[in-house]
Amino acid sequence: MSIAKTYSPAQAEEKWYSYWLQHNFFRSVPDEREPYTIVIPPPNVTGVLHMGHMLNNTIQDVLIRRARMKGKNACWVPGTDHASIATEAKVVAMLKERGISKKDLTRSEFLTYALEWKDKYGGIILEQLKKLGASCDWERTKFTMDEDMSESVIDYFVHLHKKGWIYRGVRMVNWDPQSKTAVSDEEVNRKEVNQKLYYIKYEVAGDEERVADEERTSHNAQRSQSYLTIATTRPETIMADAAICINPNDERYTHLHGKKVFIPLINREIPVILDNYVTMDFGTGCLKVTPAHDLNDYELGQRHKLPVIDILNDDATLNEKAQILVGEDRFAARKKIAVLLEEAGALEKTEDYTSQIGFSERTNAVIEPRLSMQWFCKMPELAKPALEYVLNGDVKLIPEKFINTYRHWMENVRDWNISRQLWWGQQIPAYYLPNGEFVVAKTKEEALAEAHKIDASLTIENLTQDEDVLDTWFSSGLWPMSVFDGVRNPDNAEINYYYPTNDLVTAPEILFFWVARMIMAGHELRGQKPFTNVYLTGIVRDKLGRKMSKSLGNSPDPLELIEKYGADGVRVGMLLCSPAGNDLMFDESYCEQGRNFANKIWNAFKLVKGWEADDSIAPNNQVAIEWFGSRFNQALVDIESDFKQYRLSEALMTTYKLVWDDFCAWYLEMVKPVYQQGVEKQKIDRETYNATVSYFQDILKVLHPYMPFITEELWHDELFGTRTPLDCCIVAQLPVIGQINTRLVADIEVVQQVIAQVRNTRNGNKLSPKDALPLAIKANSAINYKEYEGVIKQLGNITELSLVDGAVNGANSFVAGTDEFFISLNIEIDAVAERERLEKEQDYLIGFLRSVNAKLQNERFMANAKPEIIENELKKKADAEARLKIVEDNLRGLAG
RNA sequence: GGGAGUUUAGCUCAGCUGGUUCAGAGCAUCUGCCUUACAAGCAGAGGGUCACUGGUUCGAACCCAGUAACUCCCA
Repeated sequence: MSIAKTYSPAQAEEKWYSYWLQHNFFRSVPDEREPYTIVIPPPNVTGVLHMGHMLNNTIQDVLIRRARMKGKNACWVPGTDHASIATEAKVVAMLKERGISKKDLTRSEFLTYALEWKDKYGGIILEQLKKLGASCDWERTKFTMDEDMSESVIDYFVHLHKKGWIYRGVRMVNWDPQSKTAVSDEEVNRKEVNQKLYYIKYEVAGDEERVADEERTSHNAQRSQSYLTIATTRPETIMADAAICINPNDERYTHLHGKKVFIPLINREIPVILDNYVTMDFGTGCLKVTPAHDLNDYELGQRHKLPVIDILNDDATLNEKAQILVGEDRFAARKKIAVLLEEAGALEKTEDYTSQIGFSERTNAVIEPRLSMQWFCKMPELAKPALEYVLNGDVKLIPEKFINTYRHWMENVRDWNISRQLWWGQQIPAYYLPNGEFVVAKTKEEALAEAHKIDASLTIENLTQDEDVLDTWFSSGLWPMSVFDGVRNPDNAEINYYYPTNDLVTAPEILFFWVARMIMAGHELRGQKPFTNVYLTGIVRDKLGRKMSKSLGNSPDPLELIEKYGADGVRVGMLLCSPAGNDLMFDESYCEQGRNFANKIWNAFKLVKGWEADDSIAPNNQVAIEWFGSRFNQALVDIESDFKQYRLSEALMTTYKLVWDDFCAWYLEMVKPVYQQGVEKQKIDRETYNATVSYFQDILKVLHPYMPFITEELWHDELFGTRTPLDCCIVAQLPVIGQINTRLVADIEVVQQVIAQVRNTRNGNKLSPKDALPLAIKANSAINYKEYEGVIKQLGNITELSLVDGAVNGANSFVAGTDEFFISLNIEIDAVAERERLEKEQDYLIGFLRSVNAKLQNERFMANAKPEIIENELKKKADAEARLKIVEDNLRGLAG
């Protein structure tokens, strides 16, 4: 039976993924084995698979598959997150397309539409993950708004409220006027924006006569005592001004102390107040104070007991309190008021100005600082222990550099605004009494019982639940617990078995949003960390270093990549360029490398498959077999240590080189039988055949976490005998580390150099690889070259291998280790080139010896260096001297 | 403005506690090969002032100080 020349992944992927599912290999239930648990960072229901997910989930799958193959009870819990703002926005948009306005719907009607939307689109990303090979326990798939999950969220809210850590208050919040909800500080992106600074004149009350005088005598309006000038980027908010503030030390304005001024256009009178907050050298030194529309002004207003005049609606249009431009959008109003001010002679000038503006992470709308009644969660009490877990190493951040960032955030954390003015999410379990008081309880019935303590006459109809929902992070903070029902039933078998989970793989951007909050919730509800290791991946960028984004169009479609290079190829490609915690410059060529690797494995398999064991052939590959066994075990040691340090791409590279270089390029070439004409299968001795097949199987195991599909495909080939349905690579146990013959490995390293030099000699003399040559060896080292005669002959295409005591005249020579090698070619050797080569080496060795001797003759080196270092230097000296002697002998031979 | 990080071959990255013949790997490049597993390949080769300047040290890619460029976080 002939097999294809190249590996075609599509079919194998389809076949084995459903096979694994069918045989429940991803399923985990608690048993007596040690658990290994990962909870997926739940992607948004609005999302589609992007490169960040590919990276993140490839890593998780590698970890989970490896754990499974180490005999752990591996459990990877998948799921999605309801993403209140983003999803609500999508649903509103969908309704709009159907001609339905959210305003015309009741809450429950809206939620019906939203659920419909979620059912249709919410699972897309999980389906896409299957194409990647993700071995999640799909039976456990969770959604943050599942009934039990929501109940957990409500429980947590009630719990925190009872402790007094949740409160309600008017605060300046980040208002997203597009989604009409407050967002947390962390969901605001600040960007430098070019703006204009408007200089606006306010008339000082009681100075009318002077104005006339001044205008006659002076054109310097700035100096006028009748006006003061403020600079602002937001002229449309002057109608909300409550005061003008100046620095009490500002000598320019002492005459304004205790005065009042008129707001232009609306002529409302406001006081001039004094506060050190005002910077004298910024703008004009006069600051308009608008408590309703600026955080700093709000605080200033509080200090000076100023009224709060909110002139904006929730969609950022002006309301009737503005008196003018009512109904206009804030930005339209800004343009119009500039004209009005100009016409009224109140606009002195405008200047270009750049400043930081906040944009909503969800909708990209310009954030409007706005006062509103919100729910807050106190942070210091929660943050303190959560910081401890990381600082004392109970929770490890990988790489460690993120500890600093984490600490900084946790030490400076502000109370968390947890309410969102939306419908999609868990509705806050606060119930208002007719008198405006409220109670917090898990259900309306329990709320009524509470309410009765206040007023025994109340009925359930008298209670109104708070309209707001909770921030999505409030629910995802419970994720590692709630997926095992650990919030509602803190002592159930699953949570006790799987929690704390082992590894979390996520992006540094959500270290605070999510990781910190899970640690807080875990500590608060269970007194336990949610996970031990947090592996932080980088951002996937294109090769120009730009973040991949839809708008740039620089992100490849992951599914197309899989189609093009195979899931295994893409997985390898992702990992090849992904150092932990650093951004990765993704380029398709990495996937190509992955695909090529898969093909290499495929072809190596094809070679072995073409063999047939024959008992009549005497075994003669013991050296090769033992050598590869040692190399294999060395690789296992390295891989183990790489995984301990979460250096996945290094572990992959070790595997890659083990397979490609050691196994394919060296081992298979060593044992490969000479081609036998006219037979269907190449005959090979049984010992070699068995060893090779067994090595191949071990290689498949080691490769499996990275390349699950091709390994499973080959695993089931008849080459490995018949397999029971459950005998699959996915659940095979990784090979245990065995003996390493270090002498053999070191010897072969020299042998490999010898072979390379032989090939090189052939190359340099324009000989074909087919030209067999004789090789003479003058061994100065302890290496017994006769032991490696077979290998050298086979790979070097050597006719005759002889050991000699002295230099061979007229032969090409080279040095490997400290041994000398001679190849007698039947052509004249190029004495000039040979001399040049030798002299070059001589120069190098002399220089090298000089530096070694300098060290050895340096008293301070001898006094300070550790003994083993000195010993090493002595060895370097001896080796170099030996080689130098050889080179010089050869040079003399050349001359003679 | 405050803090953190990065800078090593054309590209992406390793390089542990300062000391191996230490300057490495993969990819890319160049040369020669369609050699009965593989041209998605084989065999060879070239390529770096370890960002810069100074310091500590017997010895620095590694430690210290400063400079520059880039990135991220916070205000």
